[in-house]
This record gives sequence, structure tokens and C-alpha cells, in this order.
Amino acid sequence: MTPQNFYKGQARFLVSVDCVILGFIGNDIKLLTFRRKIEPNVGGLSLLGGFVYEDETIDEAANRVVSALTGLDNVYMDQVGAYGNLDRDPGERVISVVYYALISIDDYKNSIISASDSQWVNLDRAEELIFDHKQMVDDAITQLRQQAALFPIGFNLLPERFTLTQLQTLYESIYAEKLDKRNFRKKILSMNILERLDEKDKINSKRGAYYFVFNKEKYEEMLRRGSSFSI
Amino acid sequence: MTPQNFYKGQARFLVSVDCVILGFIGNDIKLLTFRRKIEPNVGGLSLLGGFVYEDETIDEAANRVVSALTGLDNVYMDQVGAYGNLDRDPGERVISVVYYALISIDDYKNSIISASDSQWVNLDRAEELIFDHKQMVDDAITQLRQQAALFPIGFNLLPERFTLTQLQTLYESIYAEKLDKRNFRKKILSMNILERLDEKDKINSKRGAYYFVFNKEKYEEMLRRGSSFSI
DNA sequence: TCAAAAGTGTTCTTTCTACACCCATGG
DNA sequence: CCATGGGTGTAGAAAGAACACTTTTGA
Repeated sequence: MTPQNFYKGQARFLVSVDCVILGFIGNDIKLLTFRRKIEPNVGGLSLLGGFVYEDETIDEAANRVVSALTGLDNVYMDQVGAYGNLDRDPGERVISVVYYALISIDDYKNSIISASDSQWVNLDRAEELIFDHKQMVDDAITQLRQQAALFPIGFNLLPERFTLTQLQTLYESIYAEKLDKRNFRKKILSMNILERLDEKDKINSKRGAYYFVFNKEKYEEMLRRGSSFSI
Repeated sequence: MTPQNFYKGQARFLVSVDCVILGFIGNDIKLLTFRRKIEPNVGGLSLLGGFVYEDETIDEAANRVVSALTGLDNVYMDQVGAYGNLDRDPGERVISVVYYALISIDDYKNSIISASDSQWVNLDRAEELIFDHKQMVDDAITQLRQQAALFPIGFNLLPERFTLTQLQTLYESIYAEKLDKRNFRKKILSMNILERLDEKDKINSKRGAYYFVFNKEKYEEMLRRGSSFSI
């Protein structure tokens, strides 16, 4: 069979990306949501999405969509999967590829956009999302939990410098469970991937808490030692 | 904006599924491969694939493609992800959604098809696969390892009845590492999800080894106890 | 001076790892 | 009778879980 015959006549699909954009605000993981601007479901709570263009990869589309909105580059993203139910978008059949994105609220505040009709909401409000977006969020969180336990990706949600209390609160928020302070510190410090600065955060306590930074070189050295990240 | 304006004029894509079909044959995980029948790359070693139709979900397409080939229904499948590089298929741009499928060689042998131009190969031969199919296999195996460690999906690769030695060999093959016999048995049996039959397999040894079956009810009871699968 | 968050070790429990011999049977 | 794979327990090491008090300092 010639390629002409083979490829021709096959159905073609609209393909979009939907982004589960997560930030760590206050003491909680929050989801960046939008108000849908077009029918159907105008005004419905929605993930950030957009169609994939002819001349870009799916990853590029996801990056473009997130960058356009947040003004940020080099956002950490991970693909969750493809969603292709027939009626998932009541407007027309659209196959959507979902990503989660982790952004540091600091970067976001400094970013150009941040205005528009976007809104940070708690994860329990995912109930209100349109179409299959709640399912997408659920799947993204499940994947984030797995990944965050095995790789040092959580730092993408924190400012460059953070305290151990912040770090612990972040993981508590990701896993939705309390962690023991002493055990947590013992574990994270024993990995030797954090560098303690001399400066202290005096905002959250009178005494002040040391700032730490994640050190990528130390992390890679840990891997070379045959050890691996685990929280 | 009206939906007409919004959806219209967007690029549309060919969307395919590619299936990493895995079987446990002899003492190894093998990959079911095919010889590509069309240009470009006629005759190249390939995964089983097919285009998604207008009126089916992506999951349905994957099931259809696997069923058509193997004659099997209810094959265990899990989505790996969407692959959308611009030139991944040199014939034309195609976005492909990858699944891995676990099939029991017993079922396969009883299936109608099994002939055709298919071939079971060792995983190291994934090197020879066309396009980005090697990457797909690598990603599928990575995901299988994660899933098989946490959920009782390995049994899909075994016949209904199996010996503990077979089960151990299966996991050794999935993880590509030797496991300690006594520790393995202790762990799997302590979960109380297997049922020992009175019959023995006398094919692989003179003494004979007890057959076991996976018991789904026992597994669910284990979950209810708050325990979880782990190998 | 006191409220509020930071910081710090030890014990116990559980899980993991390493390891070697006897058993049953068909040929 | 013996070669082959089947089956079994224990002890030491490592990791995980539980737990409470002292320190610092700005208000």
C-alpha cells in the first residue's frame, strides 16, 4: 500500500493541551483556573488550554500556552496523558493532552500577566471544573505525588530560598498528610542535597529560620553515589 | 467568540495508537513486533499501531487494534502517553498515543490469529524499532515497573495457574534483577492474595510445584484492611 | 515576659537483606 | 540412586515511626 492511500482518508482531530498549573500559596497547593470565554460553557471554571498548532510539538504547545499566560519560561512540566472521550468537549470532538506545571509563586508574582481572569483555587474546588477537567486534575495530582516522592521536583513550587518548615509544609500539602518534623528534617538533610545559607527568614518567626537552597550538583553527586531521592 | 470561530481553522491531526504488547515467554518478557507494510520504512520492525477512528475513544482504538491482531478481549492495557514530535513519522505528521498491553501467552496461543507477520522479540531488540518506537518501549517498561511494584498487574502476564517460581521469574524479568527466593515467597504469601491449589506442576520439576491462583477478592480484602500490594 | 515558631536525639518497631540445607520424585 | 528444581527460617542491619522539650526574639 502506498503511503498516500494509507494516510489519506483517515480521520483528523483537533488536538489541544490542558494544563494543570499548580502553585504553593500560603500553606497549600493551589490550582490556577480560568473562566471559559467561549461556548459551550462560557464562564465555566476551566483549566488553561489551547490547540496544538501544525508546526509545534505537543510539549511546545503546552509550554507556549503556559508561557503566554504567566510570562514565565522554563516552567517545570510533565505530561499526564491523552484524553479522548467522544463527548469530553461538547462543542466538538477534541483530543486533549494534559500536563501539570509547577510554578513558584515568587516567579509568578514577578511575571507580567498574572492579571486576566485567572484565579488560584484550592484543589477541592476542582469539583466545579468543566468537561473532564476534574479528572485531569485528579490524575495530575496522583502523578505529582508519585513523582515528588522520587525526584526533587517539589522545589519548583518554592522560591529559590526556603526554610525547612516551608519545605515540610509543601510536602504535607502534596501528600495531604501531616509529617513528623524531626523525621522529615533528618531525612531531607541526610540526603545532602540542600545548602544552608547564613541568612534567616525573620518573617514567619521572631527567632528566624535558616534559608536553604536546593543544590543540583549535590543531588547529582548523590545519584552518582548510587543513592536516590525519596521523601 | 462563537464556537464556530473558535474551533474552525484549527489544525487537525492524524492520531494513532501504538501498542507495546508484552508477553512472558520462557523466562523473559518479550515484545510483540511487526513488519511494517507501508512506506516509509516498509519491512521495518514496528510496534502494532493503527489510526484512531472518528467514532471511538483512544482507549477503544487501542483495544480494537490489539483485539484485531490477537483475537483477545479484555486485555490489560495502560496508557503511557502521547508522542507528538513533528517528524516522528516521516510519512506525515501523526500524533500517537502509546499503550502497553500485558497478555498471557496461554491466551495468545489459544487465540485465532497469532500467525501473520508478528514476532516475539527480546526487549534488547527494541533498538531496531522504527521511528520513536524504541522510546515508546522504554517509557512503557519504566511505567510497567512502577505499576507492577504497586499493583497486582503482573498476573496478567501469567496463565491462570502458576507456580511461585514462575511468579518470581516474572518479576525478575520485569525488574531485570535477581530476587531472593525465600524473601520473595515470604513477601508475596504474607499478602494473602494467592490461593494455593492442590494440584502441582510436574512439568518443570520431578517433585512438582504447587499451582497458585491470584484471588481478586482476597486482594480487595487486603485493601480494605488498609494494606497495599508491594513487590 | 510571653507567645510563637525553630531546632534538636533517642528508643522502639518494622521492614529488608543475606544466607544454606533438606525434600520429593522421575528417570 | 542421583540430578533437579521445590520448599523452608533466622539473625543482623537498616529504615521508619513515635515522641517532648529547649531556644530565640519581637512585640
